[in-house]
Amino acid sequence: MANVSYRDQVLRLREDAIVSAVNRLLATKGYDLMTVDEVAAEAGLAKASLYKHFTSKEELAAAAMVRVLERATEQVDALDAQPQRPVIERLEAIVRWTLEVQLAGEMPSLPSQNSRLTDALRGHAAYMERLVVLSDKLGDWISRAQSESTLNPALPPEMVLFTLFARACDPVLGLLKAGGQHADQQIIDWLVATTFDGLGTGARRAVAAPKPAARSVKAVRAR
Amino acid sequence: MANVSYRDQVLRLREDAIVSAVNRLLATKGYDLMTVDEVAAEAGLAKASLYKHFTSKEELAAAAMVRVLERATEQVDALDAQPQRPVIERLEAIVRWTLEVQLAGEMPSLPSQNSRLTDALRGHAAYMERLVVLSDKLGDWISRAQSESTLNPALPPEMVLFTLFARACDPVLGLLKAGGQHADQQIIDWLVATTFDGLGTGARRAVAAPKPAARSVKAVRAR
DNA sequence: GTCTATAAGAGGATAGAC
DNA sequence: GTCTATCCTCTTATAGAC
Repeated sequence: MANVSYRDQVLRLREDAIVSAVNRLLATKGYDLMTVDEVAAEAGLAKASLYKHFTSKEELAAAAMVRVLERATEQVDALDAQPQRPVIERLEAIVRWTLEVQLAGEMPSLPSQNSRLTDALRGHAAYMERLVVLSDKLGDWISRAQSESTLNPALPPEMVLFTLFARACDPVLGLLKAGGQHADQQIIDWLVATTFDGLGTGARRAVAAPKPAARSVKAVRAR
Repeated sequence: MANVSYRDQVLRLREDAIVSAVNRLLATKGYDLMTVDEVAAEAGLAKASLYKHFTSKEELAAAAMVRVLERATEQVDALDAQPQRPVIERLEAIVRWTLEVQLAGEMPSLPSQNSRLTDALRGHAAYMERLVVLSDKLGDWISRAQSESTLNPALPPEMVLFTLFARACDPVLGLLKAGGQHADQQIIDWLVATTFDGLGTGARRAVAAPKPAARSVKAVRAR
């Protein structure tokens, strides 16, 4: 039995190295420019061996996304262990975490346009399950923040959710970092601030404010 | 002479059809998934003929970006013809315009990751010139809005500029539209509102507010 | 300048030995 | 499960006739 466990452990390590390589390549080059040859080279094994672990390039991408979704969920759970902390601060902390991951070059981002990949992911059970779990947890925070009006209650909750996901790969961070004029932490502070407060100063407030949008964020499943 | 002018006109029409095809394909599939074969098919000419007009796939992308930059600049100039209108409203109107273009499936977006393409564009004189012209005009609005505090003066102006560019291809619009739950105009209103006012309600205000950042937006040239 | 045909090469995936 | 070698399709770009 110890033998089996050992083999399993080696297997885990191998696959973890592969997923790490995919993660880094997705973060830097993106899905379309990432080649399976590169993944194999970086993970230190032959391409044919890699295909014994993951049956396609899409599977590789899905594995990397599953891992980052799990890590995000861990972060959410850790923040939920501090129930005295205001919900809006937890949302802020999650955005901050995603930006730090992105700044470290470890946020895998998928092209929202590649329909082949999108379809594959929609049919990927493990990926979809993690996505729903995380979305539900964040959706809970969002509706609580909206009911106490620390988040704008006029926005549909799924829009807030989409925006949080989108900011995790916002190109603004990369552009500011490439400018080389500002400290990393300063950049993150600004991005968090604009996510929740916008570019303006509040002088504009009282724009369109339609019905309170009571629907749950679980509508994501329908997509 | 009339003959030459006619030939020129035919040429212009041909190339305009090509650029329109590129524009639409960049908006839907993105650069990496767009193939030159598709462009040729959609524009209604043979691929080899297309290469007589544009010498590479990168040139095609640059041409589409040049056109959208010129159109954006036209919008800015049109808004500048109404000097009584507050600067912040003009910025809002430009964001609204970019979202409408995106909603119509006509906003060409380039992957911010493809370094080959990025390098080609940086070395593309016509593209860079248009980018600088538009950036300067927007930069003017931005600093004016900041000095009258309708835009947050604590943000570096180039961050505001980057954010405007980024929102023009924000995936949130596509996600909301795919949901099918909201009217197009409603979606745009929400996106404009969150761009300038954020997701929050202002209860968070008074975050980090460092030095006023007096540098001009012209620093973009340095990239 | 337009076409058909093709070169040249990248990249996803597999065969088959060990 | 790991490797080397190979298949095969797709894609950018060009040759060369008209």
